[in-house]
Amino acid sequence: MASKLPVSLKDIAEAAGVSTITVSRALRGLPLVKPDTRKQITEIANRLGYVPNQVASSLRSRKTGLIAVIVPTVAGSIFSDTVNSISNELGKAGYQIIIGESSYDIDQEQAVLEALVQRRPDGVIIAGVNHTRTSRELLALMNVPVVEIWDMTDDPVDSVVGFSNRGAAYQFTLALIEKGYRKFAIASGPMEHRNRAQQRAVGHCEALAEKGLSSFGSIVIPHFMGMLSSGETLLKFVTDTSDVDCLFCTNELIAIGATVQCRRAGMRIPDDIAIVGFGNVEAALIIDPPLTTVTIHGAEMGREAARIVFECLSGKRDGHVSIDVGYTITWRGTA
Amino acid sequence: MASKLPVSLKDIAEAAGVSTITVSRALRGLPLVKPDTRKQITEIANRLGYVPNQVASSLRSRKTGLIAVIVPTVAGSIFSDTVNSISNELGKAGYQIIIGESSYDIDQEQAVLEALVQRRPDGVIIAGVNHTRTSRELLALMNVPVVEIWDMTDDPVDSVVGFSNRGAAYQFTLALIEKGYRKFAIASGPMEHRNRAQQRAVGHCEALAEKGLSSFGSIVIPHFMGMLSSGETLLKFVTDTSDVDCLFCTNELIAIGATVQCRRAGMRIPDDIAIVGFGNVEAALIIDPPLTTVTIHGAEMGREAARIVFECLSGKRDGHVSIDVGYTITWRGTA
DNA sequence: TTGTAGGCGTTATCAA
DNA sequence: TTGATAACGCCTACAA
Repeated sequence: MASKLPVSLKDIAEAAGVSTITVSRALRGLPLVKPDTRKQITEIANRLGYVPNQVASSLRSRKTGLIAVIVPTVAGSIFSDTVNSISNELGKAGYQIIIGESSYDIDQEQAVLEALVQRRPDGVIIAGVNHTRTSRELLALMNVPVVEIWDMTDDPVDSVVGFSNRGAAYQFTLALIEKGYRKFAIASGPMEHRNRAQQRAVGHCEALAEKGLSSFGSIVIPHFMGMLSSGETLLKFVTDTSDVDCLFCTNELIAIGATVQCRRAGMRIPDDIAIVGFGNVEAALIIDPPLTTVTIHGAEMGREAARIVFECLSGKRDGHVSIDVGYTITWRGTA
Repeated sequence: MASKLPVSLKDIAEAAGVSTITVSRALRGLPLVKPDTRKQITEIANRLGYVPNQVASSLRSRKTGLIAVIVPTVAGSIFSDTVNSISNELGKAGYQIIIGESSYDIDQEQAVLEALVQRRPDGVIIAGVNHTRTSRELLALMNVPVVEIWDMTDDPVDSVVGFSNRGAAYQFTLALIEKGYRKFAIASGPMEHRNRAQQRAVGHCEALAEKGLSSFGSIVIPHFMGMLSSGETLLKFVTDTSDVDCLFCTNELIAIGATVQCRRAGMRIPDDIAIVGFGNVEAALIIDPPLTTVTIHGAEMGREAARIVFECLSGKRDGHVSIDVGYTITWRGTA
């Protein structure tokens, strides 16, 4: 608070000739204040330009009105639906979110979490179910509602709202095989211990194996590479890998990039090569042909997670909720 | 703080046999603590799982480490570069941002500001230069660095980092006329008193007038309409408006939508109609043809604004800075 | 319906 | 180099 707003409850109390607690009650709309008193107090508060100090309030009441939200990245459109719906949903209830970025790394996630915890959020919503031991301990120690999102697990910290990344990739791959594709290559973001990219790759491979197929190739695209440059890389990859008939991308951005670059290189999609994504972002609709993909219900996950946090905080619920929001295979033009 | 983390400075002080203030100093890395003492304290703090309470610290020190950022919307890609670069830049210095959405409305902006001020941010970065009287008063009252971004003004609240929306539209229009276009129609977001859409429209019309041209039509697209649906509306608009050779869009999303839908309807771009945008977002690069537009330096504005806030807070500077980051006309395929 | 007393956990200030 | 004291602004608990 470099911001020294000069008017406090005490000033209003003095001006109104009542005690600070009466002012506090009046301004918070508690029912035990005489209407006249309240009216007078409200007037004085407005006249003096009073702005409540939520920092002091938070310290005393042990309620910050802050919900920590941790996602891999806020750049790009992947998690923005989720974050927006959390923000909108919790905003209605008077909560504010503070965002941390894990940069797809559980140690970074831990560092971000440690920083956010210092602000004593009333709840935590965190993408992913794989965390460091310290992170899990910290989450438990905080004693606030925690909701993990964007994946499922049998061993949640508290509540979880997600979908099976592995299952989605598995079913999607089966559906693609059903459609006639046989020669798959996979393009993925970096895979680490049980992260979502890995789970998707696993599901994809399981489906291939089940149908007696094997992969024609695989390539990893680093995080934070732009759509177009990953597309160039993938164009080269599919050109160099003979005979692929379907490029299975475990994330939407690289699928879009690949589609754009392959088309610009003169390939016919899906005839020369099919390309599929995973996630469904708005940009998938503006390319030609529009992208066949798995729609992930990011906004819904955010909304449900926010609802759970809110209901736990208002005592309507006890945590330990698991919700599988599923996924939807969305056929468009690229496969 | 539903989050009752059980260990406080006092607990550590007792375990270490020193006073709380010594613990405080040790943990903050202040230079007046004996290395031995510090080492012992650090050890105990780790062992007990101490997490500093920034709420208490903020109350006492009058520093929250929070910077309020207010933008029209965080959905969509328009302001995300700006917000990200603010966040990254301030993050380096240990600040955290809290975001508010004005929804393109100065009364809503005021409401959001009033809510954010209660958290006593150490600084404010706010998109736009047109605010309610109350908002301006509040910003002044807070006595923290304030940076307005995304536009220029002669009468900033404190500092301003932006560019001339009017000037950009004016120059861009002149350049388009130079290129041979004569029959312009304009598509814009809602225009209100001196907002950016209006300034852009004004600049566009000034250029037309200067060259003795007049507009062939205009249409307003409401906020928050998706790219594709605004594109449909615009396709109908240009089909119904005879003879237009260039659709001047004052925002990028509607330009992209229009390009996609016109092309899907079989129009040749730019031969049948040229379409230009304003802003330059990543999606402008993946459509065909890629969009000719004005590149706005959103990340740079964010970076500079963050730098100013930081420098003011560290006493290196006094506020009252004006920076014009300019804009760049980016020729691609649609005009 | 209103008030008194005290404390939330930390840090500024002054003293030793 | 360390400590005692008080205060930041508000709200909980209890009392009247």
